[in-house]
Amino acid sequence: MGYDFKRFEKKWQDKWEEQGAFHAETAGDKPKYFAMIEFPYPSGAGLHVGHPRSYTALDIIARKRRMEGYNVLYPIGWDAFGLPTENYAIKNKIHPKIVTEKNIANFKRQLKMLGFSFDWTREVNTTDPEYYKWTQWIFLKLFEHGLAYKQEMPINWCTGCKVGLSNEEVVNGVCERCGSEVVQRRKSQWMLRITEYAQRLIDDLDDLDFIEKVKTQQKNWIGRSEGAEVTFKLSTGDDMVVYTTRCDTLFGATYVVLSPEHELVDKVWDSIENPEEVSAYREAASKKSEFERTELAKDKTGAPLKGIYAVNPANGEKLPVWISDYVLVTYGTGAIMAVPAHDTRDFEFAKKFGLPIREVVAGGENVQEEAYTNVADGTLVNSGFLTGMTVKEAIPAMISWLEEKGLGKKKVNFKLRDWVFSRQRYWGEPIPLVYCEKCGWVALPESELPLTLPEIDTFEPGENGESPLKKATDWIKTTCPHCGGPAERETDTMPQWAGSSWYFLRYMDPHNSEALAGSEALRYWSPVDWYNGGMEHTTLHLLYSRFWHKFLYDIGVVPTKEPYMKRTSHGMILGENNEKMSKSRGNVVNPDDVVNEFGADAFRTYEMFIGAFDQSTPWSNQGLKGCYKFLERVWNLKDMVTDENTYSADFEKLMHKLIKKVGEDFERMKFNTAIAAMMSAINEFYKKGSVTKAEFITLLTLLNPVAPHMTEELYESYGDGKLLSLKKWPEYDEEKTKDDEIEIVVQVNGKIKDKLMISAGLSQEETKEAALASDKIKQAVEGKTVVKVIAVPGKLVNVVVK
RNA sequence: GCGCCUGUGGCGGAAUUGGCAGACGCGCCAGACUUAGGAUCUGGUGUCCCCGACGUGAAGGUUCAAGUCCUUUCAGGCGCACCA
Repeated sequence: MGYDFKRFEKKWQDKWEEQGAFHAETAGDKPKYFAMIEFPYPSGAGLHVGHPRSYTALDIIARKRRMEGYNVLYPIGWDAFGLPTENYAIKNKIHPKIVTEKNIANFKRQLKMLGFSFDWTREVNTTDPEYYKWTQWIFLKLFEHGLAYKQEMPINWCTGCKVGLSNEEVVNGVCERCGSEVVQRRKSQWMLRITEYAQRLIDDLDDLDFIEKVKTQQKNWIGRSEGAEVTFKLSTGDDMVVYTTRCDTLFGATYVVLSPEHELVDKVWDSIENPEEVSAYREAASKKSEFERTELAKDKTGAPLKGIYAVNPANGEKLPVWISDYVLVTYGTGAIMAVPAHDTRDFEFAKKFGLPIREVVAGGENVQEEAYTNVADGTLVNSGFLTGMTVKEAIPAMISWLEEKGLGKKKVNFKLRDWVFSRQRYWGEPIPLVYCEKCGWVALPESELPLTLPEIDTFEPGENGESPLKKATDWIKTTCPHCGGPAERETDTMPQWAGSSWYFLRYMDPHNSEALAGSEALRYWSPVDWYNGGMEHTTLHLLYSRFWHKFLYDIGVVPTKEPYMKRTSHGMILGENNEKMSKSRGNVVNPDDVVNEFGADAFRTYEMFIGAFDQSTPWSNQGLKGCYKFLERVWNLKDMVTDENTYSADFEKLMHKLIKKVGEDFERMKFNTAIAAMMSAINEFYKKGSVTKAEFITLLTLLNPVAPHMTEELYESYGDGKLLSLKKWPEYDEEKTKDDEIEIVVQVNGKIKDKLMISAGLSQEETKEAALASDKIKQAVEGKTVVKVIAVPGKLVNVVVK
């Protein structure tokens, strides 16, 4: 019978399900292994071919671990709150719950048809009240510990989604999701103090097996910098504190700058001689959108505060005071000392407004022409007691001088801002707090969780961006859990990142009604051993969930300080034209069509063979066919199988090498070369025209994690009625992977002149002798002087002649 | 602007520590089988002035030996982007 995948793919999916083959028990003698992929957002578009790239990769790891005797947890769930569903619901006047259910059903069908070894009994859904009860519970714990606070502050307002965004969601001044312009608005928002964890989020990366790229991106995002705060006395008598990482250049400060929003400007207002000008500048700066601020970054603007000067604490010099929006109110102290000779931004500003430029670090060209910013070498000049020191010596010297005089201190700053946690949207977790005139913000008691979403008719946000929940007036009115008086519920909901910040914990014990997960399950399964997901989540989901997990660790809920031990990332699958797949480009490949035509196994095999796992690569229907053909060749091998239950003399070494290669390559996520090795092996089998039963079964076992259905089907006729998926992973004998005779290359002056078969054990000397005895080499060397002979045993000999 | 990554046949891509460049697959060419082939099997396939030489974006360098290490440079991608 031919390779008719439609006959058996569903059959095996059903068998695995019936036998509970992939159910993970929180018990037993086996070591545990928790493999996890980022759970999908069930969009209306259905599964993208990019999803299975990640899922197949970890399915291979999960299946291999099972065969190696681990108790494996490989779960799946739905990150189902969020804007696309809500927007679809608004447009089509359907409840987002219905839309979500429909989308999940479709995703589930598609994932099941691909034969992943997920434990479907542990499926979670972030929009299920039994799930978000615990999302709310965690929020209440954060609130209780002072890590959630409400603040009126300028937020990133997406004009398209009509919703506040976190800094992480604003990309190039526009909304990450819809691409609409983002403007600044003042709004009262719930905030989470992720900044409190900034240092730990950096430090604890050291012990984790994350790919370097992820570590650096997280570190850069958190943006730690070491510097000093220095106090400048203003002529008004006020203190102006600036933050600098280059306090060594203090003698080169020629002016100081406040951000336009800085409160000190208001404080000294009466002393300003040009209030109209200053006022106009502040007005203009506040109107700039995030987009304008980034796009127009190069052109410096500003206004002087006439009538006011600042005193340089190092030399008593009187310096002009300016305001400019190149100084950010949100970073450091919102005020800087400007050293145009050694900072490019200050240089540009000084040039534009004709402010003096004074060199204090020698080593550059002309600082009147270009700022010299090199920290590595350079000696201080014109700098009082620092003169003659290197930059590296001068920084600590200046800090101790400032600290001694009480004029400044060492200071560490982070770029990371607190997390804007409020969304003025319907399809999210309600924030379980009420506002009481008497008691302020009060937490709901745990017994009232989950606080479910009220049923309302329309889900649009109000024109001014108020939450759709504002319409649920009956729901809003409640009593204060504290004093019993009248109170109102919070109408903002949580961002999509809330539910995904802890879902790995719920997988450990998904049906627990007493806790987010039982402590026994948490102890047993924590942490996630291997987590694969996209690079786009490095500064959002990955950072947020590490923060929540650390908090839960601090309050004794979880047993480990980090959630994920190992993090890898897959590259994107592009369209055949090498562009990102999108409906508008018309280059989308639908997994349903692929499976229908070539089957799940061919789809999985191709996605693993397509290229280096961590690199993006274009889809190719021809390549897919090639993998289908490979599976067909494996299938047709069944007619060449002999009864022998041992490896044949011809293939014994090949089999041991193959087991080693495939196993090692899977671990390194080099799936493409593992599959290539199996292709080579079957090419050999075909050449010989026969294969023993033992050889065939080993091949099927190695291939099973990649193409589980067809290998089960083929194994059925040789097996003992048990599933191949639960068999033992084959072992190899290191000795038997070594060849007795090996080919070495003989070069003369680096050019290959001959290839020799010699026995593997030869020493360096013996290898040399064998090489020099070759006729071809004798010929090539004739009439020349042998200067040197280099021999690498087992590899090559290079004869150097003159 | 800063940081990181990638450049290898017609194409996707191989090449632990510097040690046979182009594994494996696609495509292409030829042969076998066939009424037929967009099926299957077998063989071939980097380039050229083809018993030899040249070849890993470009130019230098280190080395007996460089896709791999160093310097400069070009192209593409990703991240951050006035963070003092």
